[in-house]
Formats: sequence, C-alpha cells, structure tokens
Amino acid sequence: MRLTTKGRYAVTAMLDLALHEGQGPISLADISERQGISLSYLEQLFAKLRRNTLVKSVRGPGGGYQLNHDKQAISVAQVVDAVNESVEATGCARQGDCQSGETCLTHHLWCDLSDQIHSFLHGISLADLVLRKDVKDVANRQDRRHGSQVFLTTADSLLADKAAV
Amino acid sequence: MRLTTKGRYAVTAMLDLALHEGQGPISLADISERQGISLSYLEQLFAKLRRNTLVKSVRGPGGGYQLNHDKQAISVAQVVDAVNESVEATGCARQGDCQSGETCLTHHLWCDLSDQIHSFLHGISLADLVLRKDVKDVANRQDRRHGSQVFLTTADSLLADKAAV
DNA sequence: ATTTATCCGAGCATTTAAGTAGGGTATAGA
DNA sequence: TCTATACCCTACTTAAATGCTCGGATAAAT
Repeated sequence: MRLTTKGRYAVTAMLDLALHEGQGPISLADISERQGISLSYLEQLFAKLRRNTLVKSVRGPGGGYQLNHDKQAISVAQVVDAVNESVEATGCARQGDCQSGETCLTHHLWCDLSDQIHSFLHGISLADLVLRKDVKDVANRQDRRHGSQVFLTTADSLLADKAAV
Repeated sequence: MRLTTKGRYAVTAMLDLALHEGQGPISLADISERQGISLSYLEQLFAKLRRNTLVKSVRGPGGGYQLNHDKQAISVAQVVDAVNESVEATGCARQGDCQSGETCLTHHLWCDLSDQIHSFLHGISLADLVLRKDVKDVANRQDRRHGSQVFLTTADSLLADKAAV
C-alpha cells in the first residue's frame, strides 16, 4: 500500500474541477497554476482519470476537463484507485497466499486495515469536500490569488473577508 | 504514507515473539524459518526494533530476542513506526505547508485519514492478535510444521486437530 | 494559418524496498 | 580454551516506483 503525492495530486485536481464546476471546461494549465502541480505530470494523471471515465475532455482552445459524473457520485477512493495507488494493505491482494501459498500470520490484520481505509475513503465524495469549511477557505484564497471570478454566496464572502483580515 | 512488506514483516516477527513468549529467547533463524523472511533482512529490522526498545537481545548460543514490554503494551502502530514506515498520509508531516508554504486543498482530508489509520493500528496490541482465532490457527500450523513444541489448551488442541482434518 | 489545448510516448534522476555478502563480537558449553 | 551459535554492523546490489521533463502529434476555435 502506498499513498504519495500521486494520489494526493489526483484528488486535489479532481476537487479543483468540482469547485469550478459550471464554469465550462477547466484547462490543466489553470489547475497546474492554482494547485502547484507540474503540467506534464497532470497530463499523465488525467490520462488515467479519463480512462477510468472519471473526467471528460474537450480539446482545442477553451477546452479542458470536466467531471464526467455528479460530484456526489465520485468518491475519493475512486480517484485514488484510478491513478493506481491501491489502498490495499495486504501483500497478497487479499488472496491469503502471502507465505508461499499459505496465509501469513498477519494476513487478517492487514485485511481489516484495508477495509477501514477503503470504507473511510469511499464514504467521502467530492461534493462532501466542496462543502467543508477548510476546503472553501483554501479555494477562495487560491481563486483570489489567481484572478478567477468565483461565485460566492453572501455568507461565504463575509467569511472569506473575515479570514483574509 | 506507505505500508509494504517491511512493516508487515516487522509486525509478523513481533507477533512470532509474542506467540512463543515464555520459551526463552527466540533466535532470528527460527523466525526466519517459520515466517519465511530472509535472515539478514530480519537482522536489519530487529536492529531498529531494538533501538526503539521494543525487544531485548541475548547473545551467544541459545540466545535470541524477547519482547521488552508486556504484550498488551505493544501496539501494531509502534512496531510499524519503529521500522520507519510512517502511517502519515499528508506530504507535509501535518505542518500544513504542503503548497509552497501554504495549506493545500486536501490537507485536512489526509490529516483525517492519518488519524483513522493511526488510531486503528494503535488500538491493536500484540496481545490482541495472539488471542485471535485466525492467528492461532496459522501459528499452530507453523509450529506443527517446524517441529516446535507448542503449549496448547485442550480446547485449542481439539480445534487445531479438527482444522487439520 | 495560427494559437490553444488535449493527447502520447520516451526518457531520466532520485528514492526506496528487499535482499546479499561478509565481516565482526559476545557467550554457552564441550 | 576452543568452538559453535547467535547477535551485531556496514556496505553493496537489484528492481521498481515516483515525479518529473521533453518532444511531438492531433483537434478545434479564432
């Protein structure tokens, strides 16, 4: 099992798409600038996300990427899985043949751990993240800094202004 | 974050010690044979476990390793930590400076995940594992195969015999 | 036609895991 | 005292993955 910037980048980029939903296709250049991720690396990640039908692309000027499903229907676990970062703690892919064909001493422990992690990440959708206060705060900071027009509710604006002071 | 055979080996080896507690020092050669782990690699892992005072060693013939604390007092999390496999999902070690000094969009998500994993692994002690049926079954199979005398309760013997048929 | 963007593949530096190799040192027992 | 056993330690090797870069191709809007 491993969780590195690869999976974190993927989730961050997908969340960026979710945050700017309704603004048409979002280019990778925008995401790269806002989230501080290398453009070429983003391309590779989005190739996998597209193959897993999590996003759809529009080519040409004004093009970019959009979520292919509803925010609520995309879980963090799906995104992490899509870029090949398995959230699987066993070494035998749950087969139980960890020790030369037989079950190793700690097999079930790692199965339990895998279940924990998977159900945790599966229970969080992009929509859930968009609603979180800490996410909103960071998103507003990023949008202000990179000159994107954001659609804030009055309440959100007041909160953001307060946070900025 | 990463969890590979390194951390799994460490927990498996520590559990082997816990299972054979009261039989004097256990040699790494025994653990190597029972658990199918390279002897030299075990030596490296136990160097770290010893530096973290999780085990104590006895040198010379008849020597080996023993748990340095009570089974109940050693958690899986401690063992994994000892071999430098941090169960930390953030890339900034919780500092919140993930994106060029500022907090990245998904920082809090990975903090939450880290908490989940850590509290799960912290809540499981070696004593807990020793009591599990699946662990007992594997341990009995291993001991029978490698000719070690095991101290079974009558109930355990019956269970093990049944399982062997 | 030119610009903007997604696509696609090759390649590369760095790190880590996992294991090998080959020394040593302490000690129980003959 | 000798010797076998076992811990101890350092250094190397192999393989794989991460996180990039670079160069180019294709599609579409101006």
